[in-house]
Amino acid sequence: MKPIPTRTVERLFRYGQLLHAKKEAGAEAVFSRELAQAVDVSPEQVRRDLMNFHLKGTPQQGYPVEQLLRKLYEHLETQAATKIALLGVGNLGKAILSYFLRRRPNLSIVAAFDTDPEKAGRVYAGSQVYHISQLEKIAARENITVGVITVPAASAQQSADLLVKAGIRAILNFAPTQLQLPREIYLENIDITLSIEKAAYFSRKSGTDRRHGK
Amino acid sequence: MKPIPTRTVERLFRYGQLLHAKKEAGAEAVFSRELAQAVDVSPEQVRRDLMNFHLKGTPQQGYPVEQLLRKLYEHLETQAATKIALLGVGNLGKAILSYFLRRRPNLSIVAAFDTDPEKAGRVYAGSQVYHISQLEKIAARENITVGVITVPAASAQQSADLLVKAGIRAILNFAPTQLQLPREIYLENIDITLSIEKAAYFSRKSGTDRRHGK
DNA sequence: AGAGCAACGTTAATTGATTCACGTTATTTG
DNA sequence: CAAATAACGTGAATCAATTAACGTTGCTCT
Ligand SMILES: NC(=O)c1ccc[n+]([C@@H]2O[C@H](COP(=O)([O-])OP(=O)(O)OC[C@H]3O[C@@H](n4cnc5c(N)ncnc54)[C@H](O)[C@@H]3O)[C@@H](O)[C@H]2O)c1
Ligand SMILES: NC(=O)c1ccc[n+]([C@@H]2O[C@H](COP(=O)([O-])OP(=O)(O)OC[C@H]3O[C@@H](n4cnc5c(N)ncnc54)[C@H](O)[C@@H]3O)[C@@H](O)[C@H]2O)c1
Repeated sequence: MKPIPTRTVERLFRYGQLLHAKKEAGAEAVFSRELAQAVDVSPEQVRRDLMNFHLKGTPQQGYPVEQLLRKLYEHLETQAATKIALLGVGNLGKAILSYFLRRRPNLSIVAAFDTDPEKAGRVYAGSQVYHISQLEKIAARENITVGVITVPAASAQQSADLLVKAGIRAILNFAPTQLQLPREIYLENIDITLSIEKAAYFSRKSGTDRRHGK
Repeated sequence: MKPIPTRTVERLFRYGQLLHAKKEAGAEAVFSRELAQAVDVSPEQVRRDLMNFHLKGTPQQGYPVEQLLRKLYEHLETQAATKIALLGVGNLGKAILSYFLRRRPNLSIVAAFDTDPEKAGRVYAGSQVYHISQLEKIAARENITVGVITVPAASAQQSADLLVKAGIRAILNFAPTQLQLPREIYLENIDITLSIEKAAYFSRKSGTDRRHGK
């Protein structure tokens, strides 16, 4: 199977959201136009995206919800749940921990790490917090593949290096720093301050009807 | 002045981060290559971005830090601080409130709102929390132009409508929903779950050296 | 059963962003 | 002082992503 572009993957996940809702509601089929609206793109874009895995829809009903969902998740998810480690149990880290507590069965934050001896050993929001020195051992034992960085910017690179050494394959970085990583590690940055700055900027530029966001 | 593309604006803000650091360190000049590394793009990209506002650099020194910073912020920021309202003082909302407490002088969250009568009237992380019914009044009084949505997904559209009614110009939305808004309102979505899903996805696809994030 | 049509599937055209390539310029060096 | 050089400025080429166009398909209706 040919690799699917990042932007497309993002949309596929978002189609998934609507499809779940549709399925809950008992709908059998869905039109490209509905999917398009839910993700704020054109129906052509949707059809093009779905081409990536040869899904057939019919003109009258659109795409069969059940089958589409199955095919989508066949590509987007593994059988086994993805195991995630979070580094930095501060304000943001705790918010994320509490949110992911049994929200998505296939995505679970199985361990949190911090340098603060006060936090290590305790349980926050249902997650065991370990001292950072335990990372490599636990990552190997639990087969953790994704790391979330919510430490202060000054420690972010160091945390990233530890994650790489521990064998993780992808990093979600909330610190406002550009991490230097081996090219085979997937990196996604979420810079909340930057996003607010952008919003502030465009709030002043009138009439620009741009739509953005990961 | 011609409008600057969104992607470029984002990079400009990030150049700003390095420039601040350079200035602190007492550097007089900076090369496109340095800026490029800090943002993970090519030097050509940097030079092209800076073309947007006719900044002249010299081959030997590069760009004058002081002047570049000034010109950058002339375009990126207003004189007056941007005033921000946050809706939904939950886990995530509180983390953001505490983070923005006098972090950036030009970006301040001046009021927070919630429906929960327990929260309204109290002060969280240095911010006064009001009942949502006060939004329109306070937004007008304080001249708030940006709204941050950290309410549950089910309430997000309703919150967005209130913000628009209150006259804000840009929204930063953390709820996993596609908001329907008038075209003149700038919208930026941050979907943390989606970002984690993407990271999980690409952690399995080997060798893709993609770099992403708002 | 055939006309109408609404939405799909796909190819082609367009748009936009990034990279390439190269001429220009301000030092530094022999 | 001319040659070398290192980085800038920018037009042209490339590349990726989106949009447009259009033939195809499988119902519905008369
Ligand atoms: N909270 C927000 O809304 C917000 C907004 C924008 C950016 N950020 C970024 O997110 C990151 C975290 O923000 P926060 O508000 O949660 O900060 P915080 O100070 O509340 O939490 C940081 C946590 O990381 C721990 N830590 C420090 N060094 C560590 C290390 N080397 N290894 C492991 N743990 C370590 C600290 O003990 C602390 O618990 C920062 O980089 C910040 O810039 C946060
Ligand atoms: N916390 C995270 O890490 C995280 C991760 C991914 C997505 N999100 C999204 O961010 C949003 C907030 O998440 P959270 O974890 O902070 O939730 P939360 O339940 O902790 O907080 C929600 C807050 O919003 C308030 N609220 C509810 N309806 C409201 C309304 N109509 N107007 C104003 N306030 C209202 C509630 O009283 C509560 O204080 C949700 O949409 C969630 O899906 C959060």
